[in-house]
Amino acid sequence: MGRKKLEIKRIENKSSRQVTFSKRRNGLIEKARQLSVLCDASVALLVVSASGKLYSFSSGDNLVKILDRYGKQHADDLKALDLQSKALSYGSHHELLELVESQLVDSSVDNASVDSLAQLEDHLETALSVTRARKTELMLKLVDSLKEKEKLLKRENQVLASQMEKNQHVGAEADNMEMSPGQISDSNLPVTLPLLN
Amino acid sequence: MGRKKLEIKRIENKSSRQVTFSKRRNGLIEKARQLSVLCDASVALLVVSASGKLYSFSSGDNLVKILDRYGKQHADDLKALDLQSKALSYGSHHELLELVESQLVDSSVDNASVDSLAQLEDHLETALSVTRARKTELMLKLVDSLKEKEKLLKRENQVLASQMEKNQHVGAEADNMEMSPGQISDSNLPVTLPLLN
DNA sequence: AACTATTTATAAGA
DNA sequence: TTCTTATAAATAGTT
Repeated sequence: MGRKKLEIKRIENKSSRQVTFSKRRNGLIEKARQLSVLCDASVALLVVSASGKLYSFSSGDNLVKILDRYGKQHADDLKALDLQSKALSYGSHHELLELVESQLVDSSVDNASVDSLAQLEDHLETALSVTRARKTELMLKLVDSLKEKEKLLKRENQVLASQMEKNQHVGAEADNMEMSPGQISDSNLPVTLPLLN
Repeated sequence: MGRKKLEIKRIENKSSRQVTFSKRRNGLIEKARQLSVLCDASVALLVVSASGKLYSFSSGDNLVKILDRYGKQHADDLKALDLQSKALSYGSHHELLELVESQLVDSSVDNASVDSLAQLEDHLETALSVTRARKTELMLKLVDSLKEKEKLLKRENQVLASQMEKNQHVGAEADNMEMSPGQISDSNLPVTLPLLN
């Protein structure tokens, strides 16, 4: 949309690249603003020039909130993925770790290119994320099972206590009547109790 | 750039707002792509529609990695926060997160140098590590306390069971002898038991 | 999803 | 940089 049609590839001339950057950056930010206003959308835009200067726009001055949503969606995706491959995930996790390990060996054997190191970095980060997610998942499960145990034990206590009270009222004259704790359990406790051992 | 000049304010008609969103969003993303190619710049763009769908563009990997880290850090923080209600203090960790958040906002408001972005990256990584460590610490504490509870409850159960057995042996003829569960606890159970309620 | 009349963005020049 | 202007591109309303 200028005097000539411009091919979309890196502008080699430094000063015209700088001029174009300045113009298009402003245009892009204005477009981002318009979109957010017209369509009631949240928009976050970050532009870093080749020289390292950062320019940005965010609707409603709440970039942090947009990032929050971004992060949450990402987290949800990971959770969904994790659940979806529940049965397979141990395998794929293991495979991922093996892949990373073999890449690690490779990268220390020969001179690794920047690209292959970047790829390794990605795989390492994936492995790290998956491992962390699994750790958290297992700990949460452990916590849940412990809470469940606690609930069952409390119930068992209540049953025992009320049973004692009842016995006290009845007044068991049978001094000779033997009964093991196991038998007590059999007749008076919830069926869930065996799970506690 | 259409049949009529459009005022930049929220489009009230829902369906034309949706259509405009779709068109302009694509346009914006294409412009972002062009800027990054033409001028060798890093560009990250996040658009969240009013209905919550997320669209994004990013050149290269660096910005996205920063955003990813931010998102993951925040997710971990939320989980840790959830555990906080069951556990203890948070002090300096919270301050670190606030520092990072304010730096993040600053860096998107005005022009940030590469150096200051590198500093922000360091702080983000520190916050991430500290958050993860705290999460794990809190979960392990929670697991320990639950196991402790379990132990105490099992002991209480044993005491109750043996008490019942004893009653059975003694053969309490005193039908009129009243004793509440509370009194039973007072005389027979460990002093730690009140913690269980 | 296409079309097209217009508006808008911007490349080149100053 | 900033302004100007010819022209390319985007897009609002329509079909």
